[in-house]
Amino acid sequence: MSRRGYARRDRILAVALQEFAENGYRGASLARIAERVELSQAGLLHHFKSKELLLVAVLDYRDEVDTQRFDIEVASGAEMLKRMVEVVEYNSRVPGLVQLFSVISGEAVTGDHPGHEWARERYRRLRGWVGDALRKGIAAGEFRADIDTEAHADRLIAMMDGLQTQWLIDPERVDMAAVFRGYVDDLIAALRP
Amino acid sequence: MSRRGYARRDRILAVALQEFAENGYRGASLARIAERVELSQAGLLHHFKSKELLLVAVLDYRDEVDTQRFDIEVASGAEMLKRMVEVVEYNSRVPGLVQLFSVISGEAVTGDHPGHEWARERYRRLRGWVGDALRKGIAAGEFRADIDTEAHADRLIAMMDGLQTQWLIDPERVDMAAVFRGYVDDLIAALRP
DNA sequence: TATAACCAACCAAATGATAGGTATGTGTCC
DNA sequence: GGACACATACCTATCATTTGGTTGGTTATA
Repeated sequence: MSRRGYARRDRILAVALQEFAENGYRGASLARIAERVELSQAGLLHHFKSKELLLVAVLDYRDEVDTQRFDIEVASGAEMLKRMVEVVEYNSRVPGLVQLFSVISGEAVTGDHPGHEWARERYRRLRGWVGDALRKGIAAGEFRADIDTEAHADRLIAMMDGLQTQWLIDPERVDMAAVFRGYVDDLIAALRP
Repeated sequence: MSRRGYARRDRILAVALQEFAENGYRGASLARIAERVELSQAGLLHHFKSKELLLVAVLDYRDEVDTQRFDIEVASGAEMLKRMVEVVEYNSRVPGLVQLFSVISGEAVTGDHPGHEWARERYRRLRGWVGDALRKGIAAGEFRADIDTEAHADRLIAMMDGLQTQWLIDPERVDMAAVFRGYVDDLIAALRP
């Protein structure tokens, strides 16, 4: 792949991200993406062989960036929780990105959706990370030993996602970051030994 | 409208519900719905003038049924919370219905989606109900008076929605009902005066 | 007699994808 | 450096299919 090719791919990914976020997988159109990249639709398909592959490429790309930003290797359980709050606060400043995951996750509950498997693996990974951090917190004596770490991991992720949906649909009425922060604060207090 | 007409409309609503749940608004096709109702596509559009109107009709219809089942007029705050747990338990037995709301809510974060306004109003209504019940609980002395009822309402709804998404995407790994029950149990304990 | 309940035929627009072409580099051997 | 080979990066044109929606009619029902 040439230097120019890489640049194009990046540009395509950026535009496709917006398009998928705004219209979902089904609602997005290759022609419109191509137009915004100043490329013919066939030219676009030269870089990504199909719409499905393009979506997966976008998701993987975003996942990678976010994973780096999230910086999974945290020292302790409480630190992870605070990191999650920071993520939500950051997200409340970039609606576009949040929308991508919300829209695709919503669509992907359908079995035959190209993002289905991706979403499943992503949730498993997230639950793993959060659960591990909580267990680390127990080991460090930060948290009580009798808590259900897996259930708490499920809840933290569900809370993030659920608040995102409400916030995207009605931004003026829902202060996603503040409400999530409240949840985490209460949780930290409740988990203290 | 004739007797036969009413029956048809009901049948259309039922089939359209499944189709929208399985494919979302954008993914659903009037032709396929019509086929399953054993009707021509033009015949279908005789009953509902457009796809958009059909979606709204389905949503309103389901909303009405669910609202009756949910039985909003509860006596107290704790009772409402327990009622919510029952709803989640019921939902975990009817994936199709849950999927409708998840898929449409996901799609509806997009501003121009025909379900956008519907989703916004629905969330406002839900938040109102749950918030009212919590305030009723305070008035009755069930709950502490210093709690943030609106934030708790947001969280309860977010938790329901978020768990639903995870459960729909990975049913074997997520016990939606149990995890939600755990949340509510902890909450009731935390809210006690 | 009027209205509701259909249907066949049709429409323009958009969809993702393919075929087959032409430039434009890019690397390799002399 | 120059010549050749080859892959990359596109393009136009075309494809079959599907989309939601309309028109104009016929049949049944109230």
